[in-house]
Amino acid sequence: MPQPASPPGDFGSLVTLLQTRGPTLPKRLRQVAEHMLAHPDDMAFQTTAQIAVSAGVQPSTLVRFAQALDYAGFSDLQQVFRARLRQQNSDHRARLAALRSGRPAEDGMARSLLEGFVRASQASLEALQGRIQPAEIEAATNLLARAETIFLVGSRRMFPVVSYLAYAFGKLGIRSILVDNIGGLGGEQAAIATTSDAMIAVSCAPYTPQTIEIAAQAHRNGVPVIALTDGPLSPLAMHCRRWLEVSEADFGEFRSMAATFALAMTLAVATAEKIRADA
Amino acid sequence: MPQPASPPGDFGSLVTLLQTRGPTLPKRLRQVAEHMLAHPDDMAFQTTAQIAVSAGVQPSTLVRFAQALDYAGFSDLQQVFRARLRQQNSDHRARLAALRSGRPAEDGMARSLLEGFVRASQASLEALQGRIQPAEIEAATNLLARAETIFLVGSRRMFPVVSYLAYAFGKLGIRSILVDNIGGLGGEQAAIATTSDAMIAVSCAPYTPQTIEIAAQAHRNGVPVIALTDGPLSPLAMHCRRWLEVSEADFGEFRSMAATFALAMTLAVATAEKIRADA
DNA sequence: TCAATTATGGAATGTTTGTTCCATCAGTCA
DNA sequence: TGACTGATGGAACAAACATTCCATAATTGA
Repeated sequence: MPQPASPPGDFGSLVTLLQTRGPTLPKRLRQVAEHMLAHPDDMAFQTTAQIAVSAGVQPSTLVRFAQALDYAGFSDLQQVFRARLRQQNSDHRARLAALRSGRPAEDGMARSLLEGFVRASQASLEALQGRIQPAEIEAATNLLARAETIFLVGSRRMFPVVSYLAYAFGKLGIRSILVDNIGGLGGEQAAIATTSDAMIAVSCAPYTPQTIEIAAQAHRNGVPVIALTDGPLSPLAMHCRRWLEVSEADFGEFRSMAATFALAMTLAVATAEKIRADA
Repeated sequence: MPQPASPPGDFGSLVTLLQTRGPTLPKRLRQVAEHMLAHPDDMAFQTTAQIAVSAGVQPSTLVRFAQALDYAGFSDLQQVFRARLRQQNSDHRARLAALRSGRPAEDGMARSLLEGFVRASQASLEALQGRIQPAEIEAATNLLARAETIFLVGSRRMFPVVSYLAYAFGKLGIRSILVDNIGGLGGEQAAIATTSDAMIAVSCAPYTPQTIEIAAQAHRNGVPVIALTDGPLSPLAMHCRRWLEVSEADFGEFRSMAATFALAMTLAVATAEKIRADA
């Protein structure tokens, strides 16, 4: 025996070890490493024979793999995955208990922040599903499907939404222009829109004046403007062809974006489907 | 053999069964039942011999117990406990997978699309909450809180995330630079980062080569790089100081962004809180 | 291109594991 | 109290298991 050696005892260090040693490993062992990381649950319960089949290797390879990592054998390696599952289970249970008792989880700011944002997102998604009428989406989609080019307008916190829309439309093969206001040229970028185009404008309170202005200008010029905004009294809702309501839940001073993104993606894909159906 | 019999397949029904039949059971079998309910995790992993010792009975008693409950043997009973452990885990995984295969129906397209995106988002959020360890977030936050300037790197579908982070950091009074690759100058924008700065890099498969390259370069230069990516074998996870896992559900050809946004917002606010606490 | 080294597949092996069997024990009804 | 029914402990068993071994294939270095 050359060394007592110190194989990782917890899942985290095992992952780290695999990251560093992975690339240097022989083909089959690398295959095992990838399977392990992709299906950590199976590693905890299944036998060498079962895992070997789903990883596409021989059982003996699993043992060799464990030994290459300085474990005595496969069983020792498996303990790491079992420990991980145990811990996750107790974490999960503790979180549920904390939720049930109403108090916002003692351990650490990170946990309660994450919980807050997750809950805000979930609340927003539920509200969206309950509030939006599919017919409204269909109507907006009709306008978009007819457009030669779709202009995307949104600033500040809403810029991510329109930049994602630009990505999605691009991938769907729909011509779009992201009005990113670079060099302060937002107005000029949008001014080339005509009545045979369309515009998606996104803004919620506190409204960005320039977004409102660009949308209103396009609307006056007869461009079909679809607004994603937070209520009928929004200045954006007043200067557009059609508007869709997204009400996001706040957490702290930040607003969830989940519902707006879900709606935006729906619009994009629905438009693509409609164009395909019309053709 | 009197009956084919139907032993409980899930943990819940097993508990119910034990509650009703428990009092009528012989002494040793009752002893087993109590031990089982008190140490369900052990039941999933340990062998008959080990469990027998800690329950103070013979291994054969465990088999008898299982058979008294209409299981074929101890192994069948053990499956129930194993299923319980992997459930809250693969629960999420299964839901993510189920969504992946679901093609939007033709009729009422808008509704089913919206529903699909909403469900993908919700599944992603749940998976995030179940998987992420708050300690990992804290560790990442520590690096960020120390930074003079935080560089934000992400392209294509991930650009919305970093652009939102730029907005959030700005609002929180934390100095950040959005590496937007304008004019193809991404590398130069990021090259000015030093060891007293930090970087957040976001990329999931299919990875954007430039994002990987920028993050790896910064990492080589000693800049603390926090990666938001989709697995330990991601090229981004291999070239960073710390990485956080976000697994988003797909719907159609588009991926939810909900979990990534929730995590990004958590990072931003947690960093701000930490900075405020240190001051 | 050839030898040396390492990796791999598959059968053989020794151990561990769940299970069964049977003698003994405790409790129950006459 | 004494036969009977069911429960219990512990050893014996057979199946499943991780592991090892060896012949063969692939890879590496000269």
